[in-house]
Amino acid sequence: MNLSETKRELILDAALVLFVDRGFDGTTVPMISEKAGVGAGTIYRYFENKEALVNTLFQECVGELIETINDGYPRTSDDLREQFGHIANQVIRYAKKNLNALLFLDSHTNGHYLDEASREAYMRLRTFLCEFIERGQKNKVIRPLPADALIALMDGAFIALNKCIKAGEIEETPELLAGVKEACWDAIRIH
Amino acid sequence: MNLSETKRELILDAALVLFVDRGFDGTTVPMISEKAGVGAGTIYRYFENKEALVNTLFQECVGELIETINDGYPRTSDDLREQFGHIANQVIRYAKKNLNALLFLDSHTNGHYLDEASREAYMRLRTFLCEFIERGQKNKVIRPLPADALIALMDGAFIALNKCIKAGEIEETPELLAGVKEACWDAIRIH
Amino acid sequence: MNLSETKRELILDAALVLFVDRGFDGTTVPMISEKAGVGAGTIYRYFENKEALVNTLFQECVGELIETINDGYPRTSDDLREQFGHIANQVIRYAKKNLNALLFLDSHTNGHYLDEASREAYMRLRTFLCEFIERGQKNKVIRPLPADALIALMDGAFIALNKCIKAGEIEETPELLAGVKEACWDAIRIH
Amino acid sequence: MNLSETKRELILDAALVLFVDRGFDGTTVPMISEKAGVGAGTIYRYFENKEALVNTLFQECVGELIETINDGYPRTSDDLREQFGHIANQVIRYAKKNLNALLFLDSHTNGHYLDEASREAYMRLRTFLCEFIERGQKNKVIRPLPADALIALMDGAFIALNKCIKAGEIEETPELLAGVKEACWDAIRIH
DNA sequence: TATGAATGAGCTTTCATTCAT
DNA sequence: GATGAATGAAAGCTCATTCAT
Repeated sequence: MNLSETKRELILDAALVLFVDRGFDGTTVPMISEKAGVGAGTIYRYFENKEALVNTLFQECVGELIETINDGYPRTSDDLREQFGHIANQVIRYAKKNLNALLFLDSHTNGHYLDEASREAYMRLRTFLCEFIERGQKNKVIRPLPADALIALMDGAFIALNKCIKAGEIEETPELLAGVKEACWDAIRIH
Repeated sequence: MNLSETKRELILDAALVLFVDRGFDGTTVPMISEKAGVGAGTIYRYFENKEALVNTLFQECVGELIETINDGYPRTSDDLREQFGHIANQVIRYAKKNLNALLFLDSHTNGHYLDEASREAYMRLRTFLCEFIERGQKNKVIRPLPADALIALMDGAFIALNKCIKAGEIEETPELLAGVKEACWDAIRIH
Repeated sequence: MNLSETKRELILDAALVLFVDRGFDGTTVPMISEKAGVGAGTIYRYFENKEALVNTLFQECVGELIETINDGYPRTSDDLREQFGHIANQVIRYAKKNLNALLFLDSHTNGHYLDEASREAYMRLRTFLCEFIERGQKNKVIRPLPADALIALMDGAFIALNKCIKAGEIEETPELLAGVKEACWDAIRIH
Repeated sequence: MNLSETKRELILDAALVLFVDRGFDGTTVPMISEKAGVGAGTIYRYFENKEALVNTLFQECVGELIETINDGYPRTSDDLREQFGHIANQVIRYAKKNLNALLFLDSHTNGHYLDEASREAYMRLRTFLCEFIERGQKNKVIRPLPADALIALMDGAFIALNKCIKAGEIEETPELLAGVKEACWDAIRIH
């Protein structure tokens, strides 16, 4: 890893935290440069402008999340419960590694500054999850509700859980994670 | 109907839509004044500044939601299922009347521009829901998970559902609403 | 005196006080209307705009001061000491009646908002005083210094004296006034 | 010479001239930036806001005037005439170097925008002059009039004299300066 | 006649972006 | 490559002025 790769990372990391805390429009370039410990002008050596920065960040976060979920995904299995478990485990793993990335994705999916590539990247993630939902619905395992609603339901639970963990309000234990996973599964499956 | 009351409403309505679409920092005062069909200066006759506007909006939305939920709430009942049903029905009713208000609340609860009064108003809503959750947990009816996570789970489902309805992707039917309600209940209750 | 004459006076009186305290540019029309106890729009029934108001005020103040000084002025006398005494007495009388008017004149003579008529009115006052000075210089009674400097010298003394009296720092007594008059006279005369 | 020091000076110099000509409230930031030959935003790199600019300017001008007067002041002398002569000479020297600074101080001492530090700085100057006056009054050399009035008297003379010189109406000669000094002295001393 | 709600031009200020160093 | 001083477009906001009542 060379030095400027490091600088690029510093900028992305600083931006991520600030975007989560204050949103894209509430974050100024000087804020990012200060938190990153680089000059304001340096940001423009790595990103064309502020919008390019947020889009790069978004696409990298989505890409990494998709990769994480895909990693070891039991594609051939027809046990939806098992597939669900894998997805949940990997999302938890992703959050553990970079919680802010998950929060960033959650809160920036509708940003007016997202470009086509970002929207497409996000679509790939969404499509993946929708396909899972629809397969389950075809198999009469998952409720016949809008996929968006079911995804949001799971999403909301994981995000909130992780916020609690981040805020130190609750302790992360295997039982807790298992409980949330079960709650989500109970929410979307047919009883 | 008082005319200036109307103008105040025009501003609040325009701001609500824009805040939902673009966030507080991404919305400019000229945008609001144009959408409201009033002069930019007029906004400052009704609100001290942009922050006061967003806080007024937030507090009014929270207040109305709390009022809606409280309206006819079966307080004395010890049937948690019935109480849950009431809350869900009233949130759905609120969303039907003013979906943007619900989306606005959902996306602005952590804004760096919210003042003490707004945070307190939101706390009242949250406390109400937490008490419901905790009562259920004491009675071994609701899962022993962090209340925040369970609330977010329900929240996420309703918000996403309503977004789908708004976008015209799905049709709002009694069956659909019943399904989401059941999904939420299944997510939080002990099986 | 009819009612609207009264309103016009209320506006001029309020403006006078505010212009003295905060200057022309530091005084807003709403400030004037509030202090005058009239609606903001009413001001525009009596004065074309804010500049017309300050110019009217200026011209009326200058006019009244000139009138006061001229009243009983020993024009034919060749006793400069007596003429000086008369001028000083009348300025004191004017200040006693309307101190703010004197302070207003003193602090607004170079305003960028003064129109031709105001400048001319002020010129008449200045010319009058200059002629007095020059007559005294011709008679070798008054020092051969620039008239402006001598006038400013007297001016400064009277203004400051009156500010002290206004602020309640000192008491206005015949001895005090006599003292200031004498000091001024000693400043400008040849010893 | 430090370049940014230069830019700061450019801004202060431009502001000084405009404040003298049009007052604080009559001077806009774009006016200052244009006269200074810098961008409007640049002003805010050196001064927190317009008020901070005028206060910095005020305090620097007062400080320099106090320093000038103190420079070589015959503190131990009990010859009041000599001390007066020194003060007068130094004020003349100060005015010669930067007439606008003197005019600025004269016209901005009561500004509603002055902060505590500015008022204190001005108080130091005023206290110094008052002490001189009071010493003279104790020694029965200076008239028993309010110090403010006597100071204003001298002030007015010097300011007006310098305005005349600036306007080119009169020529600055040793005789002229000596005359004004003598006039002032005659005004405040007991005969 | 008197009003004050409404306006928009223009103010103060911020901040994404550039560029000389 | 890296910087941060400098910029000016555009933000938030004020206020002289108008006009329907």
